[in-house]
Amino acid sequence: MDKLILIDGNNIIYRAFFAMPPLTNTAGQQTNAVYGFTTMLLRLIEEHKPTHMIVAFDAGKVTFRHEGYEDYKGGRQKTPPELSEQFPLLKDLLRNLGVPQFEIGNYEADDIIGTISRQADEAGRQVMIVSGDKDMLQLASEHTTVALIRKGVTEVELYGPEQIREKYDLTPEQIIDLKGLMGDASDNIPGVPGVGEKTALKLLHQFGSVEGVLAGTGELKGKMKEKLEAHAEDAVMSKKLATIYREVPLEHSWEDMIFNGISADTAGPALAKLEFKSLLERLSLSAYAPVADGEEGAAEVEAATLDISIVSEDELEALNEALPSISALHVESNGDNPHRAEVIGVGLSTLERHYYVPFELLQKPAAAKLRDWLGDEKAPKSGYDLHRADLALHWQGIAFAGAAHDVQLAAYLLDPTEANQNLNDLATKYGLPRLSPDEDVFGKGAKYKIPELEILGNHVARKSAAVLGIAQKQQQELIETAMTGLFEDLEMPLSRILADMEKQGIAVNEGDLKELGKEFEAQISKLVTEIYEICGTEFNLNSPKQLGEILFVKLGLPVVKKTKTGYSTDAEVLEKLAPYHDVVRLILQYRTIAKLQSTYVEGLLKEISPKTGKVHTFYRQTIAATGRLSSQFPNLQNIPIRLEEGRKIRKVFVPSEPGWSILAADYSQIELRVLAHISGDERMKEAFLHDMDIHTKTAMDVFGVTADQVDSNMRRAAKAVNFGIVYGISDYGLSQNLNIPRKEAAQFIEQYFEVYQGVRRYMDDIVVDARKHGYVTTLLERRRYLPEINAKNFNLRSFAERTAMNTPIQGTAADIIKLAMVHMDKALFERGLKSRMLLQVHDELVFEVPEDEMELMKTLLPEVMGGALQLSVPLKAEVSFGSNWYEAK
DNA sequence: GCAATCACG
DNA sequence: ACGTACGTGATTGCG
Repeated sequence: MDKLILIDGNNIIYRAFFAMPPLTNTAGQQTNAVYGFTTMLLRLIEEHKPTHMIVAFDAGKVTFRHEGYEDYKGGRQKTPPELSEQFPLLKDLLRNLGVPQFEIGNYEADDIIGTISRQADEAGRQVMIVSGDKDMLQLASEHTTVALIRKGVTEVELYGPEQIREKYDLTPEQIIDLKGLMGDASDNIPGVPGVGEKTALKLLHQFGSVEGVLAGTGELKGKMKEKLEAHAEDAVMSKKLATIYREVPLEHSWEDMIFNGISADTAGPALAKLEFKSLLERLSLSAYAPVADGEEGAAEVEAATLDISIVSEDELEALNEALPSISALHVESNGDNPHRAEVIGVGLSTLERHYYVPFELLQKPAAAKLRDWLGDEKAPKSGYDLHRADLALHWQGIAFAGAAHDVQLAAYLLDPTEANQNLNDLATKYGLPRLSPDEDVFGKGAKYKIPELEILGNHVARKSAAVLGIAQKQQQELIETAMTGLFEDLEMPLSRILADMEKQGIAVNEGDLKELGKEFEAQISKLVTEIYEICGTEFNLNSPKQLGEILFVKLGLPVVKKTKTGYSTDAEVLEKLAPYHDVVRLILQYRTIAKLQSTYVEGLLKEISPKTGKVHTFYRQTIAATGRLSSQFPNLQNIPIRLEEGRKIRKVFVPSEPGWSILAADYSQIELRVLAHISGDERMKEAFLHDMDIHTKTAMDVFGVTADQVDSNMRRAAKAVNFGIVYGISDYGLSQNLNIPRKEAAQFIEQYFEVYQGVRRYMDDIVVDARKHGYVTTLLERRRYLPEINAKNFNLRSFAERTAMNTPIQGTAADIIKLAMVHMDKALFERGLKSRMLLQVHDELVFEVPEDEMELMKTLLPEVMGGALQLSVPLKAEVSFGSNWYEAK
């Protein structure tokens, strides 16, 4: 008996591409989609032994369907180049496997399949159609079975008219009506808005077809009736779009579809060329295998056998049983701001099996055990960016605890300059099976789109699988680099504390902030009017280009500095120009107020959560190369303080409960104290042991005067030198900062080093050290690599040298405040205090404190901060408090 | 998406 | 002779 298999080529290769990790052959050509397609094909041949077979492909870009509806398939992402490149490989391989391929101008693969299946039907031949597209179900008939692929590409579900009736209680023809009503986002078929599968099925069971439904709207009521009547045309058009065309002018005959089995002498070399060793073995063609290269083959096998299940509600019980052995997870969420993220789903991995749980399922009552496990701190979990996962889940009402190993955080410690490697980067780095890039699966930017469940689930489950392997390798590396303690006892505990602080948020008085905005607005409009009047023209004050034109061309002011693109108009330049023209002062004022308005009033207002009335920043623990935190959405580490106008912004940061106060404590001169400790400079240590004003002391030592002889200018200069020292000093930098000649700056530095010889020795030694090892470390063994320390290019090398001097100082200070945060969190917990840590600003911690804890906190906080780490000089933290952040100064 | 500017430590 | 201070993030304009 003849048996024909019709394969939807485009659909299958597309799914294979996303279901498979991105295998490449030794030539660097990606082959994963071809591999996936071929495994499926071989399985079909083995199981169904077809006598005839074709693979149908879409031809060209425009199909006749576009003529009726130009948005058809408009929502679809562009095919990634890694996939398009594999089409020729597949076509070539199919030829060598002896599988006929059809491609007909202006028709899609499903039209070809529809036409052949109609002809075969009429001739009474047995047909099987293979696709991942449910639309194909409309072609099922007495002789025609539709095999829908699921779970990657190797498993299929067979549908005849009987099975369709069981599942949907519809005939194959009614599948078209179903899609006409519900639409299909991936093909941009609109359907009727608000009608999904359930509603569509109900309507069809009642009325039989789209036409029947539209004629029968009289029997319906409410919203449903309105929607159907309003979108009647859409429904009719959608049905038309969903109908597979079965009258393609085919010139092929039955004989053109004959499949005679795979012939070794063409298939062998073709498979060998693609380096599909496991497939050669399967076909007993190993003789054709290329010279062995163990790794590639191993990766291929591993990738092919990854055991992934996309969990449905009735499979939750099995998952619950596996929970104790699950050690890795990946929470897939969207967007940059985790406080606003939507959770898409969760991948879960044991060593052997991998699961994907869609978020909708996770929310159902049936998933209670899984949610308990997620929130169980005794269930240790590895993951990527667990801090983000924690927040995203939190705002959906799901608790997260038990973070044991965050691979993103570990990767940051292992190399903080290798900015935020994603899971695919890390998998590649450790020689693990690679993942599809997120961009390929989701699209990027405005094109972000969640793919269908099969693709999504495979991708996310592969991520949790990758976490397992990565965590293992990292643990070894952390031991080798002596950072296990830093990781387990500092950074991992801190990530949970940060999440707590962010969830808590800080209250902002919205009314006061808006008031402040009005004041700024009035000042701005006054300044703008004056500036335009003086300049005699209106222009965009915010455009440095237009401003430069006015200042340097129209008003003829001297050009002080240039940027890459034109005149520089920054504050430093404007200060120098101020004596020449009155308008410059006004422009400086405008800049100040406009900055406050746009960034701090408007910017902050946008970030107030409607849910909590607070702002919830997001601290990033894996950004700064020195070990510092950074803060985003909004950045609460750069709220103005230096100028009084801006400092007022701090008044709107208030306690979130009545009767509470803001308590803040900041380290006094932490970086110079750290420098005194690590350099061991006796004179500098002396200054801190006696708790002297370090800048005055420096002025005394450098200028050789007594304390009462130090004037404000001398202190200012000394302060600048101290800053310069911390930054990795250069005479040029200091000369710029103090606005003095370079020679003079060089003299200052020389005098400084004469007195602080221990500091000079440290600066020299640390650079030598960096050259020798290629990295520098902090007191807690945090590491930063400086590959450019040996560069021939003077600039690059100098930069690396300054970094070598600065990073141990800035980084140790970061270590210390992080330690203080962990200790403080513990102290609050153990004493059962209600006070809450809210913010960290590099050397400052901000709390909100109830009245009855104030006295205690005022001593506890500086004690804990001062005692965070034992140095050869005391660490000092100064507290202050008030009814808002401004008052706590 | 980058450059310029400016807020913080 | 070389040409810059160390570490961040947000806003705006512009090609």
